[in-house]
Amino acid sequence: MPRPLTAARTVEHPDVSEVSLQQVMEALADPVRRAVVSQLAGRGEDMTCGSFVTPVSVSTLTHHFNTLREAGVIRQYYVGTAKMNALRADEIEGRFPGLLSAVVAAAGTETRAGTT
Amino acid sequence: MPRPLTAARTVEHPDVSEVSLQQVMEALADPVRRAVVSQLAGRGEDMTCGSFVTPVSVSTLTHHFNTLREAGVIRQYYVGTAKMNALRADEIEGRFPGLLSAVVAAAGTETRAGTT
DNA sequence: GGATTACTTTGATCAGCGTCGTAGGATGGA
DNA sequence: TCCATCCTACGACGCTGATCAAAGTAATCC
Repeated sequence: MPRPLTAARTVEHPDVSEVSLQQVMEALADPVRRAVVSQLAGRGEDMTCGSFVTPVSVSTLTHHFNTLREAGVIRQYYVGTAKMNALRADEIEGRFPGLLSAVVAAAGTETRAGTT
Repeated sequence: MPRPLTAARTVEHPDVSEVSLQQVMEALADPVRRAVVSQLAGRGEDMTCGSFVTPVSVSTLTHHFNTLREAGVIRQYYVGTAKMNALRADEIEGRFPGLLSAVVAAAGTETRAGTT
């Protein structure tokens, strides 16, 4: 029965109104997490956990995704065996105007690597 | 000879072009340092090290000032026995547009305490 | 059902950072 | 000269957080 086509496991997310500036700043202060955010912003579409380019192990990356999710920066959902990641750009923008975009922009000017 | 009216001890400062986003983010990720920056921004004028309101000891505060200075966020100079602190707002703004102002604004919306 | 893919959890390690108290150096005033 | 004020330097300490490997769970595919 192909009823539950997808979506079995669910993921908890905070409301942006519940996240503190401290959480967001801490989340964005880590270079790996900033790389994740940058790639998400640069790509412009949701990405699976496995499709990010980072210098750390998979288990470490899971930890970073958790941190970003708990800080309200990303939204995660399952699609089959894969876990997708979406930037909560608009929501964070509403909570802390200009913050996320400034960080993404700043990261872009420093990296200047191909967002191929 | 009232020549050296002030200025005996000097302080080293990085050029903003030398500071990394990582440094700035780390500097602004600490709540005490953010409080320092907020008070500096809110006051609108340079402040002595001793005039900040924080929950930490003086020696700890010195450490935070060093971190902020090395990140290019503040500029320090001596005036007599006092050490003044100035926000390098414009310079940081040029290096990472919108970042510092967004953080200061965000901190303001959260604190909402009197910057009396 | 069994193998495969995809991510998580656990447990451990290890470095770094924030914190403090105390002692020290520098300036300014009496 | 002596003292008071300001800030810094020096250990020391505890804790958090980033990291990994290995084992575990969950969905998919053949």
